[in-house]
Amino acid sequence: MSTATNSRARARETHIEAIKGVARKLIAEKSVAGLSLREVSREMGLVSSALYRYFATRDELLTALILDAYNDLGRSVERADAKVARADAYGRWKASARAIRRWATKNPHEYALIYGTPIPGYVAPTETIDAAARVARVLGAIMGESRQTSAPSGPRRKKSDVSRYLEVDGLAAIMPGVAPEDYLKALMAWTEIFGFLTFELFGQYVGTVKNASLMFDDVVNELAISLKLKP
Amino acid sequence: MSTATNSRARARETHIEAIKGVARKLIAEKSVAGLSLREVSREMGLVSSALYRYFATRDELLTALILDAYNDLGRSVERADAKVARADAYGRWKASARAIRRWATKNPHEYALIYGTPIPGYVAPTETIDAAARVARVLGAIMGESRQTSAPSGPRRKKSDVSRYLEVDGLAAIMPGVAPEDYLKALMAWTEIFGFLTFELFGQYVGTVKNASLMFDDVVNELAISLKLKP
DNA sequence: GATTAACGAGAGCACTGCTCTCGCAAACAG
DNA sequence: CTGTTTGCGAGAGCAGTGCTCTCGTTAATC
Repeated sequence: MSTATNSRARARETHIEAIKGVARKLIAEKSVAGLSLREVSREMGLVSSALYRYFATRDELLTALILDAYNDLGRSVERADAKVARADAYGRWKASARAIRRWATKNPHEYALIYGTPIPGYVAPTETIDAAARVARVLGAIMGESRQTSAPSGPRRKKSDVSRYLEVDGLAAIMPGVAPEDYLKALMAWTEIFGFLTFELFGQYVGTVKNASLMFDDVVNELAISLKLKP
Repeated sequence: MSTATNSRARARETHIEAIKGVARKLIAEKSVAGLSLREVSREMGLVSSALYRYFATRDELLTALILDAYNDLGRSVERADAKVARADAYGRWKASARAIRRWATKNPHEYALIYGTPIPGYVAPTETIDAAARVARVLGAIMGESRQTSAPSGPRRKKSDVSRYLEVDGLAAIMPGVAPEDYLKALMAWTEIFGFLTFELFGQYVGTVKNASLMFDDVVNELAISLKLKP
């Protein structure tokens, strides 16, 4: 009984995956603006209305692609991090950051999909937020598990209370083991990495940076120092 | 003779300005994807084909809007910087950074236009690059003119040669007075500011940051320390 | 074997960017 | 003042879009 049902459901799943695959191909070729449901249907030998059995709207297709992109990126980073000895915080940091950049440069259009201008109805369903947190969680874990012998960082200037502007509960879940007074630097590092990639991929570095790959390594290194991840 | 010609040219200029104004309004209401030449023409009591006398294509209109946005932002930052005593590098830094954020939060759609996903034919004509450099020039001037008593920063670890990956000539023009070994930190600060705004405006901070304005001030402060701009 | 549900096809609606032709009127040259 | 050029708006039209609705067909369920 369930086998029959499964054959149906599985066929549907296959079709959905095929549609997303064609959509990804078209986006890679003609950017997100060039994605048209009619062209997807044409490419699949279907009539356009048939696609609406699977995606009620164009934005729904895009949302599915966004979710996939987040998870694909997250998976890549998790794997890169897993390959390095757990105690080697600096190595994990470098590997993860590089994995992010590698994914981004290999999939620039998917990167734009998730880190570029949001689509009009920019409702971020919790599903999306979770997927987006995957990368952040990896970076958070690295920082949290690094037994930073950081004595209370000496006579630093008065730390402003980050709970004024941060969701400390949410952050504690993403990067357990990190002291709240380090949240700001952590978020800044996260922002720097993706700000870099956004600038690189969106052409903002034209005229100032001639080898983004080399620069990225130095940036990642500086961030590691700032985060006290360097051995 | 020229007066007559000017009346023509001036009328044309006025029309172009009116078109851009309506386009800006529509973008603010329905985001860039919702901008349609036909709606602009409708709003102006014209027929759609008439608009093509002024902008040969939709992208051309968008390019004009992008240029305006860059210059508007640049002007805002230049003014904010000019209001602070030249010798007060830290004050100038804070004022300029805040001006950037104020402009961005007041004009989120224009911000997305210039710092979001590039439009398909993402040819960045030199005109655009120049306008884009206006903001960078202000920040560069602040750093360059700050007589940082920075002794060779002591026994720092070996500086990698930034000329491997940076366009040192272009950078020297943007931030004269800044030592090449400080270029990296300068670019990182620039990236951090816009990465922050991109994350804030594009919803990436949802769930982690609850008051971006407060956080921004702290970020700007940290950057000032890193850039040795703090008195 | 009868019923229900999923599906693809096809026509159609309202909309888009863009092209082309046609008259009108302002600017110019003699 | 006359004739010509040039810029302009109107209108029709083309190809394309997202999306809706109806209608047979086919596959799963009872």
